[in-house]
Amino acid sequence: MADCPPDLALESDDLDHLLGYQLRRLSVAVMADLTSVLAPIDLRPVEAAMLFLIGASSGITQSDLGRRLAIQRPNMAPLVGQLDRRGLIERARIDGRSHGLLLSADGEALRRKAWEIVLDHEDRMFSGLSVPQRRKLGQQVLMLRKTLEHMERPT
Amino acid sequence: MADCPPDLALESDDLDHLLGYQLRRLSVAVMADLTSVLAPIDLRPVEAAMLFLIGASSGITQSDLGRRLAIQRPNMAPLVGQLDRRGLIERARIDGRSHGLLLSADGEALRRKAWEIVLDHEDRMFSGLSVPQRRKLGQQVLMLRKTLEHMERPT
DNA sequence: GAGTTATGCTATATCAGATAACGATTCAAA
DNA sequence: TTTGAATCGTTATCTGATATAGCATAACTC
Repeated sequence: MADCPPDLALESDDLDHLLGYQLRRLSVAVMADLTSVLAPIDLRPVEAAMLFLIGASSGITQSDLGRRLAIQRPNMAPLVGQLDRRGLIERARIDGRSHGLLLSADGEALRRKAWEIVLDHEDRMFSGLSVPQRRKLGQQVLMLRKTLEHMERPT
Repeated sequence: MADCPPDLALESDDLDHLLGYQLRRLSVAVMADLTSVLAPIDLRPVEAAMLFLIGASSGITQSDLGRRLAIQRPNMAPLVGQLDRRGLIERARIDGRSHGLLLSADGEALRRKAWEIVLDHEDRMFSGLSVPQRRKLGQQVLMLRKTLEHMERPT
């Protein structure tokens, strides 16, 4: 790694020192927990994220929502359709081709429940860190992600 | 992404404050990059990880390898089979039911190439952080992951 | 020796994500 | 104002990672 002797690069192949790998394993574990704590209110993490964003940006377009969540249009259709069928959101016509998404009363109620659950979940997940440590970690991760996502593919 | 409207790129919402979500997005971006830089030597991240571990633990059992990588037995079969068919590894009979995995000469050579690529990749991915910051981040992530994985299923 | 457990494996299911293409609509430039 | 490009929502389909069930063999435990 960064701190190992440069000429001995080939012996230190311990996955524990590969930050990218550890990051992935951690995120998988966190997602698994989130999935299970959201299951009781019958929401998957994606759906919860959608409720959060729609709640924060009422009237957001389906495509914009997809862009924010890095979900492609074709994959959005069934997701939005599902929330709609459950009566959690409503679609308000904007123009001939798009409509804005709004939370219904039920949707808003569920959004709040989900938000509580997620906050509690986060608290458990990162209880190994102090609050300042969490904030710093969050900043670093956000910064790294934005840098990376901006470097690569122009969607 | 790079060329999307700035208001969309710079806006921040609650999702930005959810560490778990950010972690996942970052890990997705990192994996995408890793996948693309490993493609030229015709390796997927999993396969590279397998070469690394086999290289570091010659003779490791297929099941043990799976456990280290959190890959289940049924999913290991095609993975190992593929590496074997490419002549990158050899299977040495241990007892009637299991055999140890070893790198062939080709496998060892490819392992080294892959390792160089991965080191370079990591360096690019986390160039936004100083070396001490990376080390600290690595420690925290490793600690969080081990705690989490130990809480849930005791494999 | 009998019962339990482990290994490697096949076949199959599930689920996220990606791609291609279409009709309808809007926008923009000639 | 017309026409070509771009956008929206959508269907259908493909991929690839991961999960489940079950099997034959072999190894441990008592």
